[in-house]
Amino acid sequence: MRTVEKALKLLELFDEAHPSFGLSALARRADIDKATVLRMLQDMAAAGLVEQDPASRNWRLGAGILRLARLREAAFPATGALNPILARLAQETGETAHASLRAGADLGTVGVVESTRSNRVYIEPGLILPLHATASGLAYTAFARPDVPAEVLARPLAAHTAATPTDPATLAARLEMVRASGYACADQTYDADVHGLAMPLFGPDGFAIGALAVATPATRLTADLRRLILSALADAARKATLGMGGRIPDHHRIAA
Amino acid sequence: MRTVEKALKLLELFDEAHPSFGLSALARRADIDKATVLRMLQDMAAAGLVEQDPASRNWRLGAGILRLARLREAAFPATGALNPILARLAQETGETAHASLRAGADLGTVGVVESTRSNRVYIEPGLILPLHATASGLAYTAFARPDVPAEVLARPLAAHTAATPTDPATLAARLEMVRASGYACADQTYDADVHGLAMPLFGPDGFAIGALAVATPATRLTADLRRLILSALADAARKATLGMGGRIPDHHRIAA
DNA sequence: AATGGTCGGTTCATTATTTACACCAATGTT
DNA sequence: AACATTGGTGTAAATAATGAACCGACCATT
Repeated sequence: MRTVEKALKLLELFDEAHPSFGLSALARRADIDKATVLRMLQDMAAAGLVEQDPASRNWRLGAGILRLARLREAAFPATGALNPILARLAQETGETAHASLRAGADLGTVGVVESTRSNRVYIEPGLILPLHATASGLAYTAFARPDVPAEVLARPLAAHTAATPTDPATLAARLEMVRASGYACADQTYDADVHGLAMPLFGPDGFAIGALAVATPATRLTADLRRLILSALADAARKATLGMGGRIPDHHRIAA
Repeated sequence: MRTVEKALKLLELFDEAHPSFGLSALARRADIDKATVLRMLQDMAAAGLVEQDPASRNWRLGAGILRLARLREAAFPATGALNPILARLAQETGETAHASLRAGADLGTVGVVESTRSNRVYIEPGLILPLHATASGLAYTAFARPDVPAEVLARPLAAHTAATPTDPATLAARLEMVRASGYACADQTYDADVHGLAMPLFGPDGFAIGALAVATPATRLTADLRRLILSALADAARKATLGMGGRIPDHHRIAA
């Protein structure tokens, strides 16, 4: 595998539960020799992507990322416009709302506003959403450039729960349903007990660049709540697309 | 040079004036063969650090950065606490306030609140501040772990203006002054016409991890304004350090 | 204290990856 | 229509990545 790719894959090992690693632990987890991992970390540290806590000698994500994020936002504002929309969406539906954008092979979560109810879906910051196993992933894939669904259907489709579509034909059929209805739903295909409803976010060229979604505890989703969510989601997705400078394709219709 | 390091150096070529590049342009600017640059970009795109605009085929910073930034903030909150402090600092002084954290070899700007006056200092998002040529850099370096000033003094010191200290002995003397006074000032050492006043931000171990600064047009800085800024800065820097979970060393005193 | 385990980090010969040159088709420009 | 530049590809040559062994430091047990 390409060295740069391998090095950057190390970044994916960091999540909320594992915000920092010792050298050996990281090497073990990545299944790469620790001498190699050390050199990669040092190179990434030189760019500010990671940094080493001087006391514990542990490695964590670096401040250079914040700098890059500011630059990206300045050039291509997204999260700034997204947050108030998410807040309103969460408030209107009473459920957890989140937004994600295509980043690398999958969708990366760029914004979350949680439901205020005590039984609510928690989405950890920066969670990676697989394209085939989440409502957001389906909504994005269905309306992305045509090469995206083609590539996704050719992937090995990992089963995250018993309901995850792992057969390309099944997945293709679901994508077709999403295209017909204008929204995606995923009933416990990624997390057990979580039901997701999602709609695509469009870029300037009229193809999807991400998705807006509402996640509910699976047992709570009544037909009424579903209607409420879909209506709020349609409005929010439209605003979000326009707020980011995207264009909704002329033929795009939502048939709830 | 290490491949990973070289690839990540490409990221530093992006700034507000150049938010996206064509392949050839980027290769030219980085002075690397374009075949090599292409592979690097593809690897970084797989991690979401960059992405290619499908229409123009230009490359820009990717959405994966936003995801990583969220993770970093969740694990190590910094900018969240910084922004209100910067806003107040800018309001109290009437000048542009900015915060930066060590990222790679230098300081990366992680927050800016501009002055509201018509003649004001503009700091572009994500600007990189050289350690030897800015008030923030001096404030950070003077109070960082001892190996930092040692390394900085051994660097080649680029002259950004006529006033930039390029001689290690001069720089060492200035650092000593900063240590004695508790703050750093830099009169047009980076940008002509800009005067910076800065104080260190401390990490949990009592060593500096970044800096808080106020930048004024050089002609406007009267003795009175200087006093006002230093007093507001001292308060803001203390709050910012504590807000980020840092510890101010017991012996730290500000002698304005 | 002595033991054994793990840690972060270094070294160096072997190997596999990266590199740069030439080349291609497509798209503007003059 | 000729020309230059673009993004991208394939190749042999050269360079940089690799991983096993090793080091001293640290930490529990024994």
